[in-house]
Amino acid sequence: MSDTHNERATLHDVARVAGVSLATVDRVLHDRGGVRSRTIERVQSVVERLGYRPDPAAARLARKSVARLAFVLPSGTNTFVDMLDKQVQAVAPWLAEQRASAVVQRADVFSPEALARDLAALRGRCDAAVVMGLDHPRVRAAIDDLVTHGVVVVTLVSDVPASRRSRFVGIENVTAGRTAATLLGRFVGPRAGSVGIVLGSRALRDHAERLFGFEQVMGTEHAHLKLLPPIEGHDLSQRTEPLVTKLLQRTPDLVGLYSIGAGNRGIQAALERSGRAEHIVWICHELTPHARQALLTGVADAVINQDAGHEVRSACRLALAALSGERVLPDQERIRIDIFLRDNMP
Amino acid sequence: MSDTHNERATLHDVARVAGVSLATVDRVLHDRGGVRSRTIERVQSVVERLGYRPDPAAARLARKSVARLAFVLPSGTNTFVDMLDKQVQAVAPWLAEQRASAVVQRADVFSPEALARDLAALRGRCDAAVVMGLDHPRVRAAIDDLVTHGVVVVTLVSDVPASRRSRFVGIENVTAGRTAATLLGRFVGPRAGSVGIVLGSRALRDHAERLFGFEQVMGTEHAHLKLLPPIEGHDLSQRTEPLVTKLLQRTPDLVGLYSIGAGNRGIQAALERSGRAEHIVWICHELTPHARQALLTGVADAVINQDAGHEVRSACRLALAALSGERVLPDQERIRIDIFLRDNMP
DNA sequence: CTGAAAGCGCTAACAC
DNA sequence: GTGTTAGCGCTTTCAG
Repeated sequence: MSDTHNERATLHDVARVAGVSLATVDRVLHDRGGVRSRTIERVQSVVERLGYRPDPAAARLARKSVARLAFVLPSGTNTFVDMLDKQVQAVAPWLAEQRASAVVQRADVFSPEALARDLAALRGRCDAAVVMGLDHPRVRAAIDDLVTHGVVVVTLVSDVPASRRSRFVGIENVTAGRTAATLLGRFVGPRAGSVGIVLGSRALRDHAERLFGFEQVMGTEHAHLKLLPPIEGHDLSQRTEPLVTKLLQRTPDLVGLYSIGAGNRGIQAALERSGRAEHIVWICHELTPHARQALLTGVADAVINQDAGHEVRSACRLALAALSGERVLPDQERIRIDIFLRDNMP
Repeated sequence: MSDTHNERATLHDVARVAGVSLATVDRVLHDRGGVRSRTIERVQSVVERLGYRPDPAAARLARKSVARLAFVLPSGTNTFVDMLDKQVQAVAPWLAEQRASAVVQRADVFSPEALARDLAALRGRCDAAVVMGLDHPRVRAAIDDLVTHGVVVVTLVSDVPASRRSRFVGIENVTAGRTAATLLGRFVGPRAGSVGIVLGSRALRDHAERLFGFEQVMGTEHAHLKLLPPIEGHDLSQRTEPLVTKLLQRTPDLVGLYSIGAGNRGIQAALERSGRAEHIVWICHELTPHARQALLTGVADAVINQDAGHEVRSACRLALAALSGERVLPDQERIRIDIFLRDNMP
């Protein structure tokens, strides 16, 4: 007989082989402390040798407490954020089965101070925090502080890579920007002209990264198109609409428009009112009901999307896995850069 | 107090309220028979009233037997099929945790008789079958026969809609064809010319559906392009390569090529040898390593994909859910029509 | 510091 | 036909 058994090793096996009790193995596994370091080593070596993996079903069943997840999402009127919010409500029954619960909190994401304060307030009130926020030293510090106090932090949509968050759930935004550029360039075709860019704020990491990827590909692959300086619309339709209207007026040769962030209703209105929507390739992000409409009417030519449902489920799975040491299937957690045309909308 | 409790109802609760034992409730829930019909009704009404849902974790833990899944995939040298095969191996550890196991069987999918025979042989040898096969009366009958004998059947990639299969896991292929047409039409742009089509066989439902969707959009939206009669390459590179080479020779104005099925290595080779790859927009399906390469070198312009990993996991989840009555999240099981350009490959 | 024992909610054998 | 009971593999008191 070899050391690799056909049957999975159980806690009992580990305890027996290590010559200790179930409770001690459990203490070591969840480092709850109160175990001699020699014992710890012995148990760990047995765990290793037996290739022990806890059975998640059994763990869930036995667990008394529920894991508390807190989602921190931007306040305001962003439709995509509302979709995320709804998806959190939608996973509630599933979470309950996993002995977990989730609440959503809205925070002023454009203000590092406010966000940092809200994050600090989470300490002790949740076991894991899923945060969509801006990449700023204050925010990074707040995240690190949470992690120090044992809270699992997962960043969502927009990463804070320098922080000690355990995971990021979202798309690769540089790649998304490159994808937008390729689509826009190919859709415009051989025509010459200018291309406009609208973003929420350069302080948002996802926006900055998309811009970077977009400019990269436009510069090298579609150099005959002239990139106009980006416009900042703060993700608000009331601000993007007049800005884009002015852009249209002063740029008669506009052939393409890339909208990096939110505020797409304003852009759509401006494009439609100008009567030039047909001749301008417009690419935006996130398949909200409005974007869907714009795609159907032909005002938008492509929408690059990240699946809100997938992101929320993934964030939950990763947070719970980090809390309980469960296995994750990395493949399943990769968020895709979805491209939607009029034809392949779900 | 109302009937809706905060706490989930358990089997115990149902048994107590219905005034029967655990075993009886279990019998009713899994209709194992041997229960008076009056008792059955009473139990069922209590289940309803209490909103009882079995706890999947507890069920999995208690279950002695393992559910046996059998995947039936096409034999031959199709790379995408190999990817599915690998994904089945990859979920094995997860399946083991769910008290389930999976085996892969290869069958001659182009022969209804052979496929039907292989399906019949599955009876009694598995609890659920995941089948990728062609839509043919013989195959349909074989599936129905399995279902009659208590086997859960899930179709994969190519559906057999008239059968009694419990679910289909795959993309909407008409929509996929439409998507291909939109991409091809927009990438070709204002140029005039002919568009070629290569498929495996019209007898494969997914191929027929893609063709339908493609022709639909090409005819209405890109009518200036001339659609050539489709070529059948039986999903084999040895056959597609000479066919496409001939197509290229006799069609000097070829501006686009849509390859609906497999055999893409042959098409790629033909395109490259012709020296006209740059001027022909080529769109194909499934992001295999070769397709990826073709996209990188620019020979392919877009790849429409269905995620093999997602499909396999989804098929497993649906089969297990059908066997155990667990809840499914429909959202999570929707297979997306992925569009890959050079820039957004995973 | 360590161990024993009581469940979690279900399945499945076995009794009546 | 129906009930009783012993686990599944873990977590979590509560005793030492």
